[in-house]
Amino acid sequence: MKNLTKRQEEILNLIKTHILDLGFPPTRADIAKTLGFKSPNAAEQHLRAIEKKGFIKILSGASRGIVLNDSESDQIPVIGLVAAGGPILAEENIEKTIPKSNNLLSSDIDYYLRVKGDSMVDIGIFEEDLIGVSKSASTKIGSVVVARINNEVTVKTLTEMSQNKVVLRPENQNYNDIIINPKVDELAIEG
Amino acid sequence: MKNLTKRQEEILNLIKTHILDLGFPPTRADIAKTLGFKSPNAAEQHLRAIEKKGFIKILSGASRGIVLNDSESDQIPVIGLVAAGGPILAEENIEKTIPKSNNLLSSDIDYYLRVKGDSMVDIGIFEEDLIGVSKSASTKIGSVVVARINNEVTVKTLTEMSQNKVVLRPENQNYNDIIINPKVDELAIEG
DNA sequence: CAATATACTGTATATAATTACAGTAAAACT
DNA sequence: AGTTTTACTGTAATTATATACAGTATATTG
Repeated sequence: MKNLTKRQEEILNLIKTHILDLGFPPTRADIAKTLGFKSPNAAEQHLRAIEKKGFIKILSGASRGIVLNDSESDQIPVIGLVAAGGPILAEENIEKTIPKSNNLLSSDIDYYLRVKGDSMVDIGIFEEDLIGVSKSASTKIGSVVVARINNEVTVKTLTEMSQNKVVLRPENQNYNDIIINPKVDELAIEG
Repeated sequence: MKNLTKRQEEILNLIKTHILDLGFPPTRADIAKTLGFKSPNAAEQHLRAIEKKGFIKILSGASRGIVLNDSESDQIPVIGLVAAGGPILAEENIEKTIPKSNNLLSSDIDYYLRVKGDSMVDIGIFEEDLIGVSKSASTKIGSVVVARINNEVTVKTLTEMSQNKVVLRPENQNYNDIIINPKVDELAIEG
């Protein structure tokens, strides 16, 4: 599947947003209007280009007949060892992607993280396990969080959190609590 | 919100199916065709009736401008004590409904069950807790299942399952395993 | 028993939308 | 250097769609 140009991506996102907002795809005129085109044909030609690259299907004759070929949205990326610095979800960190399995508690999961080390064995998280991480989940005391402390990513239980003190507890008697004060970036929760 | 007639409900379902299948709502002509109407106006009038009852919104001028007012689909029913016999999700059993909270692991949950008794305290399920139940989840050994044994609904861990023997284990040392052979109806899993 | 709701047929029209044809211009590729 | 791709303007025809108006018939409600 070839890559979209900046403009084409912009249009694809516009289509997705329109569907999310209203429940149906935009017309050529809608696209032209929101992007400032003076001819609906500009949108038409972009749609054809996007279709040729495999991201949508245009149903001929049907108004608003744009069907998303959304293979990606049902795939959840698996992250292995994370490179120092930079955003976790950067493309080079993705080990593979696996389809969302409908039966498991998979939705709301943004990515999977492969566990290194045994600091969480007491609550059932073992080495090589995949844990689902939800970026949107709220960061609560007592919940399991994925935290980045100065370029190192760890999975721990959040036991205390205030203005200048954060305590992360490994769930393994052989390890001690990690106490830091928040000059760190920390990330989302949920095991 | 008034109730829909049989025919109106049929049309609403047709709209939902159309959106699920193609990604956008049907036209009046589409509806007329699939239901065998000889005039698109029949569909139009049904749509107006359904709108008046509050189930959809019709955007005037826009083709396929049918917006679902889908309050129900974002609500998960809470089931209390379940009446003997009959399907669990029968209307009379619904205690209340709560909105799907996006941040929690709520999707794929079909309903909540209020826990009676303390047979599962050892794995963190206490009396009056709400547990999310997914009807579609697969029934695996070791998972927590909701089972109905001759008109009684219980929550247990499924530890063994074969042609003529099913073992359900209460997660509390004070209780013993329940062994049955499947002349019982059993239901879905997931705590 | 009259008024209203349900469930349609049938015709017609204005407008919404797709889509073809004819160009222009700059950037990227071969 | 020539061709293809990207990114548009502009016009216009055809078809798709919404939607008004005029009926018919049966069921439900006040």
